Amino acid sequence: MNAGRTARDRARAELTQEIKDTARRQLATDGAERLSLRAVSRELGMVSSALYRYFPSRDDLLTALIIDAYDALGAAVEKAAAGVLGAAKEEPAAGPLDSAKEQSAAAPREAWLAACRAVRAWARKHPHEYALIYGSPVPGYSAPQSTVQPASRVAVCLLGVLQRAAEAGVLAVPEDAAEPSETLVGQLQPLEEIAPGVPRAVLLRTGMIWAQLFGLVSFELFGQFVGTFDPADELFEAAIASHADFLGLGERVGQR
Amino acid sequence: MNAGRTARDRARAELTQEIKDTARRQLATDGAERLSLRAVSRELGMVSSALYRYFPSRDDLLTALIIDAYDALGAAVEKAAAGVLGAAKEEPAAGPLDSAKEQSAAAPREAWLAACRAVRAWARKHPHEYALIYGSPVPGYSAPQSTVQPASRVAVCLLGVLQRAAEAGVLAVPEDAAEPSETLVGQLQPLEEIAPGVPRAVLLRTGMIWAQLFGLVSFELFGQFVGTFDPADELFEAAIASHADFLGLGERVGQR
DNA sequence: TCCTTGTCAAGAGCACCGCTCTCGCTTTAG
DNA sequence: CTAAAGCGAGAGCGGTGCTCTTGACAAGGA
Repeated sequence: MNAGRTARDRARAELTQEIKDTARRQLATDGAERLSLRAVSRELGMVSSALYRYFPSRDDLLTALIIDAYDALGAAVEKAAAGVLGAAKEEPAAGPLDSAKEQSAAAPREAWLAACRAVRAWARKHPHEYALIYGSPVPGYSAPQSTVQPASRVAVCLLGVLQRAAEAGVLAVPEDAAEPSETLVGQLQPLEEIAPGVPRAVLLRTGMIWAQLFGLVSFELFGQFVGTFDPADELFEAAIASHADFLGLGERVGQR
Repeated sequence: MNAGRTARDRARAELTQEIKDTARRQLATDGAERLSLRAVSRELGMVSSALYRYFPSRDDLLTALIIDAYDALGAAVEKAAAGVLGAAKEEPAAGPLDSAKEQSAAAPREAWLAACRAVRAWARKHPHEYALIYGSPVPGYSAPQSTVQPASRVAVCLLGVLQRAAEAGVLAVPEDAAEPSETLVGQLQPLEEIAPGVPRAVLLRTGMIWAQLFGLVSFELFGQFVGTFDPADELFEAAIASHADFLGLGERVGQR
C-alpha cells in the first residue's frame, strides 16, 4: 500500500485521496449536481486547473466516487453477512445436537436479514453517496466498465448467502415457484455461475428481490414514504422477512 | 379552460405551456441536470431574462415539470386500470353465471397487473421524466407541497383496485400475513382512509409492494440489470404476478 | 380622449461553472 | 549532468443561473 516509490508518487496518491475526500464531503452537503471542481480546488487551496492533473474531468471524479461508494456499501454488507455466518460457524458445539442443527438452519436467514439491514443502514448513513449509485444516472454520463465489478458486490454477497443456505440444505425451494422460461434461464446464467447449486427458481426470485430491496431503501431515502411509513423501520423489517420466506429461507422449513 | 379573459392572459398561458414543452423536450434529450433556462429561451427565440416572468427560477420550472410528470404517469396508470375494470363491468351477462363470477374475480387481478405494466411502460417511454420523479431528488431542492397530491395518484389508483377487489369479495387475505403492530397501524391510517374495507394486513403489504414495484422499474431503467435481466419483460411479469399472489389477488382464491 | 398603471421583452452585468492552454519550476530517469 | 516528465499557477473561452434597469405596449378609468 505504501509502496509509492518516489516522493512524487506518494504525494500524488495522497493528494488524489484528499481530493476525493473533499469531494465526498461536498457531495454530502450539496449533492452530486452541485459538486464543483472549482469548489474542491478552492477548499484544497489550489487552483482549479491543477485538479485536472488528477482527474481528467468532473465525470471522472464522479466515477471515482461512485466506485468508492459501491465498494464501501459492498464491504459493509459483506461484513454484516460474514458476521452472522462466522458467528454461527464458530459455535457449532455449544448446545445439544438438536439445537446446533437449528442454529445452522437459522444462520443463513439471519445472514440474509443482516445483509439487507446493512444495505439500509449504509444508505441512511450516506444518503448522497447512495443517491449517486442508485439514483438517476447522471445525464450524459454512462457508467464505465470499471464500475460494474464494484457494483455487483452486494448482489454477489446476497447470492453467496443463498448458496451457503443451499449447501447447508436449509434452502427450501418454494413449492409454488414456477420454473423459469427459456429466456429467463439464459438471463439467469450469470447468477448461476456466481452461486452454483442454488435452484433456478430461487435465482429468479433473487433477481426480483434484489431490485425490490433497493426499491424500499430508495423510497425511504428519497422521501416517497413521508406522510405514511415515515420511520420505515417496521415496514422494512416486515418486507425483508417476507423476502426471506419468498426465497425459501424460512426458519420454518418447507412452509410456503 | 379557455377562460383566458384578456388577450394578455391567453398569451401568457400559451407561452407558459410552450416553455414547459420546450423544457420537456430538452429534458428528454439531455436530462434534468443539463436543463438550462438559457437554452430553453434560445430555442423559443426570446432572451433568458424574459423567462423569469413565467418561472421565478429554474427549480420552479423543474417543479412544474415534476408535477406534470406525476400527473401523466398517474393518468396512464388510472386509464390502464379503468380499462380492465370497466371492460369487465360492461359484459357481466356474456356467459353463464359461473363464467361471469370467474370474470369478476379475475378482473381486479388483471386490473392490478395492467396498472403495474402501465407504470413500467410509461417509465420506459419517458425515462428522463421518470428519473425526475423517482430518481435521486435534486440536491438543495425539496419537493414543495404542491407535488404530493399528484405524486400519490399511482398509489391511490393501486389502492383503489384493491378496494374494488375487497368489495367484490375476491381479495383473499393471505393466511400467513401477520397483523401489523401498533406503530404500523398508525402509519397505515392514511392508506385506510383511501381504501376503507381493505384489511390492514393487505394495506401493509401494499406499502411494501408499492415501493418494490418502482424498485424493479428503476433498476431496469437505470441500467442495474444490464448483463443479466437485460430485457426485463419476463422478470417483471414474474414479479408482478408474485405481487398479486402476495396481496391475495390470486385467481386461485385462498391459495398461498 | 388622454393618461395612469401594470405587464412585457430586452439588455447589461455579476458570480460561478467546466475545461484548455501556456508558462515557468521541480523532480525524476537515463 | 542533462533531458524529459510531472507539477501548480495563471489567463482565458464559452457557458450557466439570476438580478436590475430600461423602454415599448396594452388595458382601463377619468
